Amino acid sequence: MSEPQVVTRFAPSPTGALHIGGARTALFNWLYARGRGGKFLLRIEDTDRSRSTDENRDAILAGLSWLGLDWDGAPISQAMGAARHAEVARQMLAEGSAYKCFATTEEIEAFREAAREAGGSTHFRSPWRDAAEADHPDVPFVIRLKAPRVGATTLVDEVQGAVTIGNDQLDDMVLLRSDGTPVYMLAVVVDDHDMGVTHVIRGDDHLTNAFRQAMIYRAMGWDLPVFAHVPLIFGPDGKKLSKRHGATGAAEYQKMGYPAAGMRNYLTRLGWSHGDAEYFSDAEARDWFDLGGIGKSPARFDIKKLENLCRLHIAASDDAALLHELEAFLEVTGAPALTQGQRDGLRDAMPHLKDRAKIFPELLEKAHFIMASRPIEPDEKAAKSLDDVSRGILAELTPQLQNASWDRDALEAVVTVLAEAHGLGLGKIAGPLRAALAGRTTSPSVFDMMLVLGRDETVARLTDAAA
RNA sequence: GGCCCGUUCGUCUAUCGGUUAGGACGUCAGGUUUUCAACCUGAAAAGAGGGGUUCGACUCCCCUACGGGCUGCCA
Repeated sequence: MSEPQVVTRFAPSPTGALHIGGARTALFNWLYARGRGGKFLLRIEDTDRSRSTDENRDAILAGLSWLGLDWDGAPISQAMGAARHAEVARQMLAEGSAYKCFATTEEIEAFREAAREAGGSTHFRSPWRDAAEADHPDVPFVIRLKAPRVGATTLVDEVQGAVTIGNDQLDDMVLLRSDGTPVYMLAVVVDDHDMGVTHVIRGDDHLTNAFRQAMIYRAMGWDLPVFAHVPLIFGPDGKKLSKRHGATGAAEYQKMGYPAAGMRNYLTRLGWSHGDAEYFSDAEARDWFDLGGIGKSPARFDIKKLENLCRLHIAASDDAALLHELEAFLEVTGAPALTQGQRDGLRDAMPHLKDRAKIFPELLEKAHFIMASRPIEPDEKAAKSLDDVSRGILAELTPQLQNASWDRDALEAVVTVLAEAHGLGLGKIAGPLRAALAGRTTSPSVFDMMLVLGRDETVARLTDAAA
């Protein structure tokens, strides 16, 4: 008998873009399921019609796709399940675990007001909890859960451990509104159950909600899923991550040019650990990820560490895959598409470009010698190394390169010999060479550029610069 | 207010009663170098505070402080 299949889910509400915290929650669920041959489902919690938009929904899906988090099946719309949610509420009503409450919002407000002043619990105690059906008035009503009022409830959370609260902390929450629509707390439970979700991994802002939800599971006789409430991500100042910390949306990082693999690695490691492992592959992450490795305290978002991981991942990426991701980056930023010549050049130069960039714009900066075409316009800094003396040396070097064998050793020999003849270090000649070839002070090694550019283009650029 | 959760270098973290409290990012100092980098070597840097329990606590318990969450006919 094998273990039952693991089913996790990510359930964002489409009231905004995919937040970095949400992205990590999705990642944890994805990692957990994928590492165990399970399923990772997506459910859009769009029951708040006034704040939910299709644009947000699409943006969230796009963000997940960017991060490489693929989900099984079609995304489920929570709003579409309203009838089923109501059905469950009615079943609870029939079975006596819920009741009709005819209290008006004014009455409830007044109750809370009084409770606050008295310093007691503000949980509404409905007078209708045990009312006989014969006494029910013919007015709109909500369906409330009949919560236990004595005793205590303990929930075992995979991250937080065993958590116990007194049942007097639980109130007779509304299940179905007076207009017949289900409330979030009901919808989540019904959907998770119907979708066969075995592990609920989500933000710890839902920890106390889990107790409310557990009441519904129990009333329906359903098995509780495994809960894992993950601490939220904070900004560098230790406050909840928000707009004033800068970018908070996953898509914003994509637009800034962070590679998805680096982001995945960073987000996985943020709040979760596997011994001293810091830098790891997706396969390792899937193998290692477990609920026990999740930390109990909120982690702060550290852009420097993200960048470091991104640099390592770019350097380790397969050239073709990297070029592919670079093109996708160009597309989301609205940059013009690559010409065939540029694509070929980038492909050839990729080994020399990728080991020095944290984000794509940096890689592109180093790739300027490919992106630009003759005549190469040196920028201000590069122009400084193209003085008359330098031009003279370049003019002298050009015919020698023209006749050199076109491999790294030969090229290096030619330049070194010339440098020595002028009593200069290689560095003194590399400056002007770089300026002539790339028009920038930042680029790959001059020899690597020559090899990628080829003899004709190299000679042409040097001739341009020497003129 | 009530209830719940959390607190190890600046940051992410290891440690699951006995360690000179380890690693990584960042920082600083040297080295190397055809630019920017990268790379190499080294350094500074931590158990919130107070009580217990124990031969021995970062680790277990209690209190305090601080941070966070929940307390809706929002999700």
